[in-house]
Amino acid sequence: MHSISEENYIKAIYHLQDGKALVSTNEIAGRMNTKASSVTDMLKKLADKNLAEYVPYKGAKLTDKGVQCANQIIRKHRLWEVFLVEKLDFSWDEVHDVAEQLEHIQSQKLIDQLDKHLGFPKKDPHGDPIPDSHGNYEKTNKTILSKLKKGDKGTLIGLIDSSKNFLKYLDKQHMKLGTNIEIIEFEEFDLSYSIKVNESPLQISKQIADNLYIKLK
Amino acid sequence: MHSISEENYIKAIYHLQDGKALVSTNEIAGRMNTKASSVTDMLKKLADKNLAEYVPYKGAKLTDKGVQCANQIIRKHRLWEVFLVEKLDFSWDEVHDVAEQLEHIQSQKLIDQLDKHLGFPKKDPHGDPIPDSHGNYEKTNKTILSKLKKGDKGTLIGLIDSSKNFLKYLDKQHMKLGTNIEIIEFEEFDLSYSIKVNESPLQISKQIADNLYIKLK
DNA sequence: CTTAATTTTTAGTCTAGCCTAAAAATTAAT
DNA sequence: ATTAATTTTTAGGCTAGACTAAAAATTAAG
Ligand SMILES: [Mn+2]
Ligand SMILES: [Mn+2]
Ligand SMILES: [Mn+2]
Ligand SMILES: [Mn+2]
Repeated sequence: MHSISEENYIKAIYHLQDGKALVSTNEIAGRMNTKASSVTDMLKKLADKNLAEYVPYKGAKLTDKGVQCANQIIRKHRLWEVFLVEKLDFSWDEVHDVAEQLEHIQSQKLIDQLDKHLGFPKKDPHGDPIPDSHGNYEKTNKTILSKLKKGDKGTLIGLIDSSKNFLKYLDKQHMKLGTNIEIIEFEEFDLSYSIKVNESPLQISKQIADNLYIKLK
Repeated sequence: MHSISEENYIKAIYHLQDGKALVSTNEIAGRMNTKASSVTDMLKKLADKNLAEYVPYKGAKLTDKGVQCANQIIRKHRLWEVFLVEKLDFSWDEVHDVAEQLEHIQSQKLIDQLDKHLGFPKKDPHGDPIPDSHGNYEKTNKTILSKLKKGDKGTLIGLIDSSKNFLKYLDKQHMKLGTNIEIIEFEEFDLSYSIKVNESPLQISKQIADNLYIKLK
């Protein structure tokens, strides 16, 4: 159907276009580690295939067909991540690169059966929602930790940054999805937080607080 | 490491070079549905990478490194086939095309863990042996059915042709791996056989008999 | 409003992998 | 041993997807 390269561009545009009307050429190039000229070429191709709307010098956005396609790729990526963690004992910081390959395998039956085999999971190992075969997914109420106030309590339910280093940091601090979090103190000076992670105290910087999604109790 | 295309050529040469000193350009082209000129190009590339030995106008064979590589691809192919059948309820005639894609996924941990998850299977769904991570595999004693004589008894243990149509034929005749087979009669005229498949009688043509491996009791 | 900085596109190259058509080498047949 | 048929290689082209460098458009600054 679509080449691996096309799929990767679709995915990139999908993730960058968050509310935004158009995603710029440079943004795409930045995320994909390619040059702007390569992006221009591909945007024309995606527009030809009716996967993206491309406005020269302004940027691009996915068409409905493009969004649909993105959702299926993301569905596959996240289902494979669940598989790797649940069935093959990968840790959550090891799955992404392999899922980047597996998400391009073409077989409807494969992904349907994988979904069933995993018990139709709704979230991937990083707390991100898994679209169903129609592209629909559950939106959970969640707040970025750095928006919380002293005394707020909740559970860790998702991450903004899912990089290997951040995931390893969370492991080290015994934070995982579902962990109870309580805001003890906020430090105006450096915007850091004193929190409780399952009853034990921890200091976290603004950068950490900006990347944790909390579901309030 | 190696491109998908290179891997496919390596696999083709491996399967064609069975005892033969050299595999010809045309044989490879035939198996891969490409043209001879494309094969020549690739043979030079494989020779440069020390994966094949290439003798112009004569043909090619894999080097030890090439054989090692082929074994790993075949290992992955067959493990994925087992996964699809055992865990995702694919039938044995549905797995090959998906495995052709999955065999190119690059991750040592993935394949090690998959192997473990499947309980270190020794055979794939078509009775073919699964190489271990060193490229070693069990060679089973087996005889082509068309070599058997009246009265011989055994079990179906493998197939030469594993095409979808042949597999569906076997399903229809209730033959699967492990099925008991007995030679009742051999017809000189058309080289056909009367056999018993788990006690029930069946007529099979020479073409069928030439593609079934039997392990004698 | 004009100039400067930035972004984006165009033009031209490159490589991998494929192809066709022609040339060369090998093998088979007189 | 020639000649004919077959196989294989070479030569040249094509496409996808990347790149660099230059040109053009947009945006920001003065
Ligand atoms: Mn991921
Ligand atoms: Mn994820
Ligand atoms: Mn197969
Ligand atoms: Mn098989």
